[in-house]
Amino acid sequence: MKKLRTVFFGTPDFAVATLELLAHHPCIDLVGVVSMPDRPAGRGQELKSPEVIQYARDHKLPIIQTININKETEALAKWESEGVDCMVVLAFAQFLGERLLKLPKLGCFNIHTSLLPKYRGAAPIQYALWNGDKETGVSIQRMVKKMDAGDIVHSHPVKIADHETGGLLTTRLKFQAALACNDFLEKLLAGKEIAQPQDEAGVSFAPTLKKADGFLSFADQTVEQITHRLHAMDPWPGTYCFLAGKRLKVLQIEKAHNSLKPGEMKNHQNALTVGCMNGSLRLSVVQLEGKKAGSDVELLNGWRGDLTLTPPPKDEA
RNA sequence: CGCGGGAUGGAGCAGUCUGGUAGCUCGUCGGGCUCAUAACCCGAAGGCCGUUGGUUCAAAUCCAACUCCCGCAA
Repeated sequence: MKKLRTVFFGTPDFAVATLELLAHHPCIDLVGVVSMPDRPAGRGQELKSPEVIQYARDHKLPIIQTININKETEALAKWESEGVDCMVVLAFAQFLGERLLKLPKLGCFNIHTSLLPKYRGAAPIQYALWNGDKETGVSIQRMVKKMDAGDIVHSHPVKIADHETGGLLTTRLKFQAALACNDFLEKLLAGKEIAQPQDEAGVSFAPTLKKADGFLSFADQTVEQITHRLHAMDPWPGTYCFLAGKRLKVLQIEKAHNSLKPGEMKNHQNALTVGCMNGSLRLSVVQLEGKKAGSDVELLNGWRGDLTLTPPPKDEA
């Protein structure tokens, strides 16, 4: 059987499982792996390659790193002259222009981790958790110019567990994405894929999360809203509030039963409790800036001042 | 050299500016009170104050270098 000449676009660790599947697929010939440039990362700001590039390098796959693939005219021309059958895009963080979209014979396919048309955009996994959804999934769509708006060619639902965090769901979907890709490839290779237009009425968006999305405003949120947000933002961007002007990461919470005014914080029987709109929560595992994470008991053992929640500093909107 | 916080009995912290007996809240162990207790009372054990060097009669504290941990940022 003739192999499909395929180009893969992706950047973070999330895309590696699917890349690995493609790299080992007997009917796929990877003729290119495209990713973002190396960037400074972590304390010390050392340059770090995207995980996709690390994998591609280790497996001697042809690599292109660029800030904008649409301007890599040399590569585009090469693909045009040599021929490309399909393109697979997953967590790439760039748009594909007209020239690229029209390039491959079979089309450009984007693997998206929501049940489209819900949650178009960069952070569908987190939004599903944030909204307390019971189900999400993997969709594969035939790419068009408009973001995540193409016809759906494969859909793969995934149940969300009760206390699932962003980290766990991301890991699960990373593998589900690879499996879905495999299932779709079978359909594509057999020429049996069916394209289903998206229902415009059901469209919603999941824009890139900002650090500030992790700020917990207890005073005007319900216990459920805070809980969902905590799960969604774990482990990134993480949830936090400010205790007497110092950043306090909130890592785990549980329901509390003392009555507090919304936004009020109190040491209740050696537990750090805070009032929300419709009840109270215990911040059971927290981390003060510059300190290690620990239980609220540990924080309270050493805490000298008042327990006062403060608004974010000015430079943080 | 991106910005910043930190290292003190098992845990979380104070003490460092203004060198001079190692302190707080817990935990652990023993005893007491109690129908009982994660509650309360009494008592005890447990620290070469991150490392190395310097200053000094004297360093947790001042100076220098180093190691490790963490927050921001990306």
